[in-house]
Amino acid sequence: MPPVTPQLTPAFFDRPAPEVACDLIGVTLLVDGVGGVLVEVEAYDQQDPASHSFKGPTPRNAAMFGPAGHAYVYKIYGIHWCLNFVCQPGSAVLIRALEPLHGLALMQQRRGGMSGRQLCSGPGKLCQALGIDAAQNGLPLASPPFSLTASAESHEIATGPRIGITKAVATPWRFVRRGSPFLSRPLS
DNA sequence: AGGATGATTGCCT
DNA sequence: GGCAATCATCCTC
Repeated sequence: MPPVTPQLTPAFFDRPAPEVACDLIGVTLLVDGVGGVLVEVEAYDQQDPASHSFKGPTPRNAAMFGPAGHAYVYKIYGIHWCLNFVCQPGSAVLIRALEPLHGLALMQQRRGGMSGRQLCSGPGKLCQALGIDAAQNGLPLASPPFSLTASAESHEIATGPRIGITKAVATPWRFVRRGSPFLSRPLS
């Protein structure tokens, strides 16, 4: 019998980032067993002025030009880590929020005692809760510590403008699970 | 070599 | 709602 929740393969990610982003909603992400169901992601590609890859490869964004299905992790504002899944060359999906389901106690501890929707409702919070930092940059998503499994359940997906950018602000490449209380912000 | 900036968060008013 | 924190990265001189 095939597994009910198949592990995502590199081929899943070797597609345009917006397609991958849409299909990632509802996927379960675990890092060393800690995580939950993705409810908010954003797509970025090389033709996109808001993307780190827009001006071509640099030391920081090197992973975005590496193989699909690997992690791109960077630090923002000198404080917070952000996790991306690399798709076709120069493109990636930013993981912005998930519904915490596994390893709640450890997430709460890492998040300074916060709980519930405060655990993973934003890219920086999510990385803190899941223990993501530079050590995961460039690692393949198909092997430990990562686990990515598709869900059999369907749900309604909504799109809107991306958060926190100053260029290409109208591009509707934010994908969320409609009605989820675990989003970083309501859909505007 | 120097300066502006950022795919954020949390605290303060 | 407004803004400081905090520093690696990248662009410009």
